[in-house]
Amino acid sequence: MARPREFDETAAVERAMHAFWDHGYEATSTQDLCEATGLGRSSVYNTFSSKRALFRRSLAHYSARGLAGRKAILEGPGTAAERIAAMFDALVEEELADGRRGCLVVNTVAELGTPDDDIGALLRQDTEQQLALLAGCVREGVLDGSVRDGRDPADVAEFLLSTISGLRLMSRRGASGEAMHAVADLALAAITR
Amino acid sequence: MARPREFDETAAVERAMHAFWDHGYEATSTQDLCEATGLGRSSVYNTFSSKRALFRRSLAHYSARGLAGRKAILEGPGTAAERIAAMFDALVEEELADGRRGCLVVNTVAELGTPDDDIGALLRQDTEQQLALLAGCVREGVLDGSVRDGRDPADVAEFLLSTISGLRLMSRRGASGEAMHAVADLALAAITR
DNA sequence: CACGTTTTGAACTGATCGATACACAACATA
DNA sequence: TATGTTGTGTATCGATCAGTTCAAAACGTG
Repeated sequence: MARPREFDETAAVERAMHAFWDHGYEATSTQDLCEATGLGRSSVYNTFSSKRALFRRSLAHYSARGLAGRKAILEGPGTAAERIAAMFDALVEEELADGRRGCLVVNTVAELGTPDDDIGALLRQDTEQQLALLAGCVREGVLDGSVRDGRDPADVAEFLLSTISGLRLMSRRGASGEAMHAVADLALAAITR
Repeated sequence: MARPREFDETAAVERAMHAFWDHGYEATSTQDLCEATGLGRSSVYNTFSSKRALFRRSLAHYSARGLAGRKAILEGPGTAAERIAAMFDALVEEELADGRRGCLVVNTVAELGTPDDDIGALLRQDTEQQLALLAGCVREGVLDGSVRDGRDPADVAEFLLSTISGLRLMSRRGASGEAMHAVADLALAAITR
């Protein structure tokens, strides 16, 4: 019983996410967010309360999106090692295609650390979910024989996530696709037999 | 034949560097820099011209400092593998002792990308020097038998630098010392025989 | 001691920051 | 069609941003 929205809220979050992703949290002004989303200031504040709250929504959207994509690969067909290799390939190809933006979570951790608020909680949660996903795949790899045994799967997962972060940073600093593939290949060789 | 400075320029750069290191480029205001250095606005602008120029000085100072420390370890005694292990150990201990600030270069790449100016040039230069240092050590390791042969030393150097960046991010997001040591150990095992 | 040069402190610049106020427009319901 | 509720556009808020101005202070040199 009131005036309806003229815009799609999820689409607005998606556009805001890209603005934050490209320029970082601090360097993205509320004016930038208005232009990116196509909304007026009133609509932005009426819908999302504050810049930080919109960032929180953007981060949550990014996290869910990324986890779903990674889960689709890591729980797909093939041996665990093949799936991990496919994950690395997808990461490199995505970076080369999308303009070397890196990872919003990685960029945010580097810029803000892990603040003691809802943003920090979101960053920690994303990390834990990524680690759980990777550790599960590693355990499957030990069972199917494609991943070397003898290490704690949680440690191997940390190693893989560290490599993923390293690759995102390599991309952001402009490293070549060959160099990134070489790094991924070395990391893969380290955990397979 | 004029009034002398009341402060040490290098010490001011060092304090400014810590301010940028802790809070990032955008989130560090000129007021913050005045308070961190203990200088007035006039002195800051008279000496360093602009916030960005002071950041450039801070980054150059950090880069030189870091490269010298790493060079001391990687060109020290022991086999190449032992020196690389010592480098990882030093990194982890430094992070645990210094409050998980990560690496200023890594943080800057994540926040600003690699801009097409003197800051970007500094970031690229630091990366190239780190890679050259690591690649040299890897080549020595192949000769002394402590590092596995069969890979391009430049690729192995990229892998090591990627791991270093990954560890810096792990630290910044609050990972445990054990997890960081486990990642370093896995990376080391990947390149040694 | 007086002069020339530089540093320093404080006040201040226009611009932009994140956020708000408020009138009006647009709809669902009665 | 009248009413109540919510969305939107414009103007604006005080605060803070990076950076400047300028006069007084502090020295080395003559």
